[in-house]
Amino acid sequence: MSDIVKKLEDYCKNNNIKITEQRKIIVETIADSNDHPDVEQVFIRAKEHDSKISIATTYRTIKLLEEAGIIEKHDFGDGKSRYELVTDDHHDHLIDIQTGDIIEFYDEELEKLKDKIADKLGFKLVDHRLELYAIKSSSKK
Amino acid sequence: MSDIVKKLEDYCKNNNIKITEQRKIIVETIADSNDHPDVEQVFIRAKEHDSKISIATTYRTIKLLEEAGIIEKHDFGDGKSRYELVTDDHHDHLIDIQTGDIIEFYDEELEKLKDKIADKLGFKLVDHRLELYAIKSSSKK
DNA sequence: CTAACTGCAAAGCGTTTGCGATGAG
DNA sequence: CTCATCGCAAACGCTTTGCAGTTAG
Repeated sequence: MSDIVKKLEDYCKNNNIKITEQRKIIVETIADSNDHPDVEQVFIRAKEHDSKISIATTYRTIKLLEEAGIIEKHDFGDGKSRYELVTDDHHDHLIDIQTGDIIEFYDEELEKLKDKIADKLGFKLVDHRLELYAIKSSSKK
Repeated sequence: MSDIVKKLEDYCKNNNIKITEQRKIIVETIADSNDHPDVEQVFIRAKEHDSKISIATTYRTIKLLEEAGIIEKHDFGDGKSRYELVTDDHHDHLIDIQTGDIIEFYDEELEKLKDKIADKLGFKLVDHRLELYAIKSSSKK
């Protein structure tokens, strides 16, 4: 069984939540996506494995997975929430505004700086969000 | 007349758009807000000056002001768009997740770093968004 | 068994839009 | 005058929810 499903099962056992077929399919669907799908995309992909899954269950399961810390939500400004698996390697996103492509990146210096800034303001950083909207350097203006 | 209204009038003249009483009231309302109001808050505050302004006009005017580059939109994750005047001094936002307070800050090092990161990835930075979600350092966990 | 979960359809909520009336230029 | 804009109410798109039937534990 995949690691992700195991993670879900652990969470369910610890929280008196039932582990259902639909839930397994939905986590796996997200785990198998290497883009940043929105709810409808997850729904469509999940239906390939179980055609009778409903959009309501997809929404409910995604909310649950978010609370479980298994997936995280992003909002890239197109009006819908997008999701991806939480992994150990934190990264931020660069959005190519011409193609919509999303490039993940990690910058050590940036991570340190964010903490430093929060600290300077008298806060302790809990979470953050950085998105760079950009165009390819080679692109003609 | 306020600078902001003048800015709006310039934009209108250059774009064959009419400058109406409602539009003036709405820019001024936003200019007078030193928080980051959502559309409904702008609407309510605008109504104090003209009780018959409609929410539709508020939405339409806010969209126009955004296109004019007079105001900018933010999304702090509470499901509604928030707005503030565009000023020369760029800043990012730190959100106190306990109180909802929004602190504006500017960090030179960060600005440089963002450009550098985009450049390293082969992109030219067009826009960006950084939000820090944090709690007061003195707060007990 | 029985509380949690599902699918369905209806409702919720922020936002947009079609319309006939109004008003700026 | 004429076209842009207004207020109203209906529609929209994403998301949530009440309900009656189903299922995991």
